[in-house]
Amino acid sequence: MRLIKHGAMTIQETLTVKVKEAFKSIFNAVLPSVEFQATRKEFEGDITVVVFPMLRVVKGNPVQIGEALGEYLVANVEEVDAFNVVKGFLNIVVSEKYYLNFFNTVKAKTDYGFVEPTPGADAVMIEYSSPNTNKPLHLGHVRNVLLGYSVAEIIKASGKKVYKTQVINDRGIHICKSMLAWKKFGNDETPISTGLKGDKLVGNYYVKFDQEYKKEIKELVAKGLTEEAAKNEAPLLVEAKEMLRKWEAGDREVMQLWETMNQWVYDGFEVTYKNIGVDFDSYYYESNTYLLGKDNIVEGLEKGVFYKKEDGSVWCDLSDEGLDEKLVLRSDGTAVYMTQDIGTAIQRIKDKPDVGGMIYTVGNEQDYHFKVLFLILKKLGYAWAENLYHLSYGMVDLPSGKMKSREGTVVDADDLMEEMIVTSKEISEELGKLDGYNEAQKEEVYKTIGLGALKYFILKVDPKKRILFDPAASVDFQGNTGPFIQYTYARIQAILRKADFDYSKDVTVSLHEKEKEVIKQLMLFPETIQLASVNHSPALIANYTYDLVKSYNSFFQNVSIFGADTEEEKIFRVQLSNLVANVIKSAFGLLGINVPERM
RNA sequence: GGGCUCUUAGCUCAGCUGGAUAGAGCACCUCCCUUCUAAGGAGGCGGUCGAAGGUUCGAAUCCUUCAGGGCUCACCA
Repeated sequence: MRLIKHGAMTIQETLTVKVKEAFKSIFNAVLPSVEFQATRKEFEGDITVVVFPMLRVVKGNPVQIGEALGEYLVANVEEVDAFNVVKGFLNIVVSEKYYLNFFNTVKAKTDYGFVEPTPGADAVMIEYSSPNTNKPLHLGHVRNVLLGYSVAEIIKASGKKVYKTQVINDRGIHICKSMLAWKKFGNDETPISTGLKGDKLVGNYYVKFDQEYKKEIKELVAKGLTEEAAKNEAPLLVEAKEMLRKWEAGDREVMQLWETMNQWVYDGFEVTYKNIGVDFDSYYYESNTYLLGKDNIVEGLEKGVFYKKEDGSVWCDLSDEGLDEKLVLRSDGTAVYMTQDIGTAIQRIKDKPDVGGMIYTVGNEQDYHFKVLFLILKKLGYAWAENLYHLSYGMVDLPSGKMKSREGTVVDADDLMEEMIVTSKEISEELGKLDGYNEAQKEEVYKTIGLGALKYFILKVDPKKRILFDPAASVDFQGNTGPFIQYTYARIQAILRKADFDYSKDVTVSLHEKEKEVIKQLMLFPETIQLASVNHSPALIANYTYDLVKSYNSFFQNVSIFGADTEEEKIFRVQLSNLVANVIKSAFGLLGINVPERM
């Protein structure tokens, strides 16, 4: 159960000390720990002490023990007003003053819940996106990028310095395929001549290559070759391989084409990233890093971490860890994927010496790879290797099954965002609440809502679970969704616009049940950030925000803010609304979601 | 076959260190817009938490076995 917690000394911590003290004085026994949970709604009280575990220390009737502890707490703890015992649960009623004190200390903070970075503390490097430069970004990248960006923001909010980076897969046979297809069939098309986004243009030629390649295979098979042989001998593939060799040899013409086409792709990606709202502090290009790691292999050999087989290949034996042996260098001395990742990790620490840990946002199909990579880095003896985390996430599946780029069953990131924006526009226009806005302002709101829906939809789900994404049914705008939460924010803004009086002063009011619920929920925000940070889970933030909004709406719908009984109450309700809005804004900021002033 | 992982209401998902009668939204049914934005609120319907054992005062949660889905076990990246 989540607990009420804020500031230096929380009610929970206070109670822990006092319950132990009570235990000592009543039973003359030492209680090692106290278990808490939030009191269930159907019982009176705010926080509950579970008596059962105490039976291990002192034998007796849990109800009687609870009663005795309760009486002690009411008599000796200022914040405890009353108590009741149900079975083995000691429900404690916390004083209103405690809630009001809390509220008054945080109500004006716009950075409530955020922790200032500690100077000199280790930074975290987080890698996400990491696309290939032969095709546009798709739905899978969207999940990756949203997760990576959000986790970076969450860690930042929890008090650590963060570097956002990505590895760009800019070399290899797949790139050569696009290049070759463009060269052969492209008629010198450019993004400017076609009006296409650069990544789209290049992606089209990747598809084109595959089509032509398949044609060639068919012809060869018709001539009597086996399927296998045809795949290997098709002229296009042979030529693509030749192109890769030329690239590796630094052939000027090939390099020039490569640079040109990659630049088109980068320009296209930038547009997409900007629309999604994510950014990076640094970029690693595989064309620069693919030769890294070989030195580290030599070093590992000397340390005895690796061993060489007769054919010259180098391996790491992980059988002690319950895994197989893993190749780290080919017999011809060339690097494999693992070699490169070892080298890149080490390089990053050289580039940013204050980094004490790294997070890799990569799909769960690479779980094994990262397990092995982290183990090897530990074996090599790097201190930071203890703080590596694979932010592994499940696939995004479509109702039709898996996305396959070559079969054209991918959901394009740009198209998807556009669709979401169009949908939000339709709904918005129907509701007609943006009448005072000009076209540009309206478009901005549609974008905020459409992207909010998409981002929230993806981020509210536990990263490690697969997501079934139905583009036809699209994403909801009602219930546990981004727009629902944005809507609450927008409504509060309407209240704040109307509240043209000074509502900054502290007031003393008697809390209504619903208001207390909202305050309790607000108290959980700092803890939720910390929890989300250690669990690398934006879903915790998303679901927290939803709970907050639910409890606020329940309050909001049942009371009139400006029609409150007293002036003090009116002020308090505006203050409460204001803080809720601030927390929504902060929380959504951690998810990379904007909030609209109106919608 | 080995390893990892997932399975909670018709659908999409919460459920944090084991705790009280397992929670939301969508869908379906009832109500609530002359009051600060109804993209909202109040309520109803709906679950033997994949199955079976075990540990425990107490299990959706921990352990074992099994079933079903996914991923992975390349001198590919």
